[in-house]
Amino acid sequence: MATIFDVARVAGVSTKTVSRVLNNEARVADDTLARVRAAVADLDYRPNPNARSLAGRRSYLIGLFYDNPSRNYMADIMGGAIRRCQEKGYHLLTEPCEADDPNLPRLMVSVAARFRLDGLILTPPIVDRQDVLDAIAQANVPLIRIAPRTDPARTPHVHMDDEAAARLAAYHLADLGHTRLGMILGHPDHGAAELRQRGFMDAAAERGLTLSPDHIMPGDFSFARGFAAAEQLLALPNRPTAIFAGNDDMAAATVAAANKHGLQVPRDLSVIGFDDSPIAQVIWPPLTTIRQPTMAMAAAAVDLLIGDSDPEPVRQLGFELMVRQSTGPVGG
Amino acid sequence: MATIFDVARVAGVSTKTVSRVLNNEARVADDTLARVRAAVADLDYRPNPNARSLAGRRSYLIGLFYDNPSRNYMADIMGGAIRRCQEKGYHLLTEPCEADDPNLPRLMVSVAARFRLDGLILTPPIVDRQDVLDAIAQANVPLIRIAPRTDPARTPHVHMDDEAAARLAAYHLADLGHTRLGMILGHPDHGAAELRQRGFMDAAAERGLTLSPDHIMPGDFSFARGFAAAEQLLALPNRPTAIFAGNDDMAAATVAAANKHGLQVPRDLSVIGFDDSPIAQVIWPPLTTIRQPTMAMAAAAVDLLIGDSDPEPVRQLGFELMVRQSTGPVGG
DNA sequence: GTGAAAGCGCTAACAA
DNA sequence: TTGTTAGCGCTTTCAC
Repeated sequence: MATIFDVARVAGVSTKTVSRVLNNEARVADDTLARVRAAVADLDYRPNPNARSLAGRRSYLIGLFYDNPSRNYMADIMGGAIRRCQEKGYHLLTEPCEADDPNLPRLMVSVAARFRLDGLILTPPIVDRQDVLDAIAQANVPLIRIAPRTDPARTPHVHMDDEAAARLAAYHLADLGHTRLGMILGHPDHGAAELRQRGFMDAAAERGLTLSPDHIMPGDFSFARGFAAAEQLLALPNRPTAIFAGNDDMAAATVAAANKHGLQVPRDLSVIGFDDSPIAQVIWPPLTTIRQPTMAMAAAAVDLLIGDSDPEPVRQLGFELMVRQSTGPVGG
Repeated sequence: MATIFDVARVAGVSTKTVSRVLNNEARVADDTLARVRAAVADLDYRPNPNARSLAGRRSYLIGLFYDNPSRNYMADIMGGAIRRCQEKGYHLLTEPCEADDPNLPRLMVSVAARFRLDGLILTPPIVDRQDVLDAIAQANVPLIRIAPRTDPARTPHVHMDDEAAARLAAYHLADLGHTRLGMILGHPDHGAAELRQRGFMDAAAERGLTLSPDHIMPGDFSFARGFAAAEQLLALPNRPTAIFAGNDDMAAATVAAANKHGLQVPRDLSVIGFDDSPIAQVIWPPLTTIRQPTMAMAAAAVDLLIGDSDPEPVRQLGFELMVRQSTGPVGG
């Protein structure tokens, strides 16, 4: 393995100059630059990341702390972050943790200090823990939050407009002629759940549609709760002709419940989900749903941390209505 | 942040002695050991991993190279590996890559050398690339393969007995009284696909059941192919009363196809899958399937790499038949 | 059983 | 614009 000394020797310069080139510092003569670059290519030299972070103040390492709420969500987050890191010459350190561990602030600061992490990315739900935020701020570690629900101004963050997305769901259903709308809510502890409810109901009201209280069922984002809620909804004498579920798992559960009760989707019931998780396309009929840009959010978080992009401290990403076959005109 | 010097000073020993304690080397006097341990605890000292791997020959870092074939599978692999690493004081470096990148051998060796990785874990399909294996062997980097299908004796590895698992599926169906069995095969490039087919057919034959050729459909592990295959199977005049799909995605597709054609599962058709992926439990009825211990396999791979366990170079993990509601006695 | 000193490969501060 | 000299915090010789 070639070292920086080898490169310096071949290029006929000092190691510091090589270092300058490596780190894109200004003030390097063009021909020096070229010679160093050539030597690097020649020797297939790659800096040793350990030496780099030991000597310097950066590590090219980003820490992702999470308390795995949903498998698919985390897979998307990690996938998006890892790929972007790779593109930028960074690496991702993934640290599972316990959302209610009282020791979490100390743990995170300690890991950040020892590895000289260039920054931290947090996802829900720990993204909203005040003691964690305090500790990170005090330790002066750069932090990007993904989808924070409290105190958003406190740190740079990445999010999407859940409320506007839910509005879109309501418009879609209204456009199809549905008037008896039902909804299965998300987990009450999850800020997005409330936003989705508000957006959906407001937009429905705009179109002159009000949801009767017994058409609004509590839920918790799980298939099981969604299934039970859907069964109740479908047993109602004036059952809704269209149901908006707070996420795809519950939407899938609604489709399953409809099947079980001999109702055909979308002829007898339209169902719309939220997330565009993999399940949306591995059931029949495939779900109409809102595509949440989870991978893109993680990638944007990396960008913000690296500071390689525009310096906006807040990034709002777009969503998309994926119209598939679980929704259709009222009455088939 | 405390350094090794601080610990040495507090314990009244040299840094080398602290280092000995940290690395569990033999020949440290009991009271010295105790004093050092006390100092470490006192100062809440944690060795700097960068300094450690720069100076020493280990990094406490394990590399996982993968070409994300299936989201759920990789999430399980990563989850299992990360958790076990964390327990053992290691960290996991996750490196997505391209399975057909001709440069892969060089890339992997380079990353391993620069990070001084303590070892590599490979998953299908790159686990079977000969040039990759050659390069890793030549670079003398410890390697554990997960579910290799070619040349298993070549390296230590972790796997499960796909064939025996598939036999179990056949016995289950036979025990329920089914005689007209169908099967949807996995991807032909995937070694496990063949093993599952062989196990299923052999076990069926044992019970005096032979699958008619038109009841064996090719597939590729995808929902879409599975759906098409199931539709063909169900359109047959003497359609099977039970179908074994090569994985859960295709089993879910089979249930969906049955629904679409007005057949009720399991009354009119029993379906059994393979993997016990999350989808198995978010459809209706939930799938009877073989639980594949993916997380445990990844954890075992870490164990083998760290050498912290029994020194067997091959580890075979158990599977489990998860009987749920997609299978039932023939004729309902 | 323990310690002194010399690096690991790089960047930081300061000089030139 | 470039080079010199110290470290970063640890493990490794090789003595004792």
